[in-house]
Amino acid sequence: MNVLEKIANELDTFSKSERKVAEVILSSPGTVIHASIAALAKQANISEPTVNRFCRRLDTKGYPDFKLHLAQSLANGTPYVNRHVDENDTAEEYTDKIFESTMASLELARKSLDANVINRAVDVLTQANKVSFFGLGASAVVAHDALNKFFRFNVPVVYFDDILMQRMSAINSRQGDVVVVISHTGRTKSLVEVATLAKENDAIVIGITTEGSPLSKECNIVLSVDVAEDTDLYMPMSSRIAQLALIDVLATGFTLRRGTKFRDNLKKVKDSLRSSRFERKD
Amino acid sequence: MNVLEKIANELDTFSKSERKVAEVILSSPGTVIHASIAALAKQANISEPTVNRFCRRLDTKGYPDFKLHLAQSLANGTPYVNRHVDENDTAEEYTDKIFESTMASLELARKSLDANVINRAVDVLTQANKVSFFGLGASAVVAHDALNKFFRFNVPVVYFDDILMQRMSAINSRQGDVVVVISHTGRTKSLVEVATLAKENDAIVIGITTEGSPLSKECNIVLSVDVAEDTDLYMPMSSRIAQLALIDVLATGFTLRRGTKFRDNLKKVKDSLRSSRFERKD
DNA sequence: TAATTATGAAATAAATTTTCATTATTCTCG
DNA sequence: CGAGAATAATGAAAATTTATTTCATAATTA
Repeated sequence: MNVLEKIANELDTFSKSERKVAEVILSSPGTVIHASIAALAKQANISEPTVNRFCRRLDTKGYPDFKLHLAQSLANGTPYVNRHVDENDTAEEYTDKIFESTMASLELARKSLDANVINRAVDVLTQANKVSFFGLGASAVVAHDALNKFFRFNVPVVYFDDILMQRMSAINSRQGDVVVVISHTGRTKSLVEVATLAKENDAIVIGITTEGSPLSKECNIVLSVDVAEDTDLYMPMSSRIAQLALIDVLATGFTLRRGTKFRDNLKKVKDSLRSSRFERKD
Repeated sequence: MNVLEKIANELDTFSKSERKVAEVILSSPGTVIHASIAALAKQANISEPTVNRFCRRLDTKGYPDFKLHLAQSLANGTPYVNRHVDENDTAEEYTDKIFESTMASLELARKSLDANVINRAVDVLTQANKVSFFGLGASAVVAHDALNKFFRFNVPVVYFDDILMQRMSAINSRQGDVVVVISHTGRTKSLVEVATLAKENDAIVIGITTEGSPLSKECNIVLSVDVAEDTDLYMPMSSRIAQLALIDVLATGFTLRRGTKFRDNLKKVKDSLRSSRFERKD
């Protein structure tokens, strides 16, 4: 955890003087990283040793080390603050803003992912008899991409972006099947129903959605991808990119789990595409 | 710019001794942030004042300040280092690596994009009678996503991921039509042919591909997205995410060009989806 | 009221920066 | 081309700044 968050969290376990330091730090961390221990002590109206003790309490080696950690916390928090696209932006400006907020979303999404859950999802996927990916709208794109990835693994895999096909497929699922339902909001009625149907038919349901959404409640495993959707001009942007990165993670976990021999197989699939391409001349 | 990059950039403007320091820092920045100036000087076999001068040369106040900057560079994800997924990585490790290299690719892609070309592409798109998106494999996903975005704009737009349909559609195109052909390598034969056909039938062809590829030579406008595809375990990963971000950029440019009234329209599309959703309770 | 804990003044220790003399490098002109 | 002046680079040691420890006192709790 980052030091700033830690300070905020443990605020009530501090002593009176320590809390004074904490407050000064929280109110302007950017200043603190350039201040000496004496300066900070003075600003908080307490003595230098108290600041030092405060630093150690936070599992840092001392004041300089604490400043290092603080600097890193700041670096993680500040880089890409919300940069909204503006009416009068030039192409260069809005391009930069979109790329930056996409990167910021990925950063956020990464933090929100739980490695244990990913592990379980990979477990389940590697053992599946059949894998289905369902999504609608922007999430259909993600499901489509997942199909592209997993089809190379030589596992029975299907993808539907049509409500009726999804329903039929869900109803026909059985024990050993895995159904991955993708929906950023987790509120799309028909997808929630599909998840329920699949679960009722003994499939394992993995949801790529927001924690606590109606969809998440129907899933056996919930991969929650948090992103701030504020760049969106009424269109899903960041969320689907974070979801795609998650698909990459699952696919990677899958191949790692399957071992080396399996990866030779992937190479074969790739080589088989060669004849449809123009040769590279370099 | 971050200090690490700066050191790497200015490596040849340094004096002999300064370069020694630089090399030590670049080889293990993580250690340096915990070392004293004396320790670093010793490791680089130079004197302490030299380290100090080195720090000031990089526009920092002195050694402690330099360490702060260095710590922040490191916190930002060490973009320049390639973090390959390893056989024995834990879920947490490969997740981090994938997200990080995805972000690094986006950074790279952004730098490779030319705002003028984007502007021209947006121009052409806003004036199109009909827009078609073609891609195969991983790029089909990108085309699919583009369809999702552009369909909201109330412009005739189609998407095909089937070779025959693409050919037929290309042959039927006419002046005023825009065909967007997506292929990371730009070497997929059938797509190059589709681009040629479309151009022969007076459509404007926009290529989202690599500069200098066979496909790029058939296009009127080339949006080149450079990414280092080295994370890929025989699967396209970063490239398609960069392409998707580019689609976001084009879609954003499109809406900005169309003005405010047009955006009200987008809101309507979004509202029309509401009834298919579970209401949010908060 | 005793025991415990928190705090700060002063002393000590550590680290950084400055000063200045020495050494290396570059440039100039015979 | 090379001697020597000018300039730049470097490090030893001193000075300064900064951080830490020690220990006595004050506040809090039992």
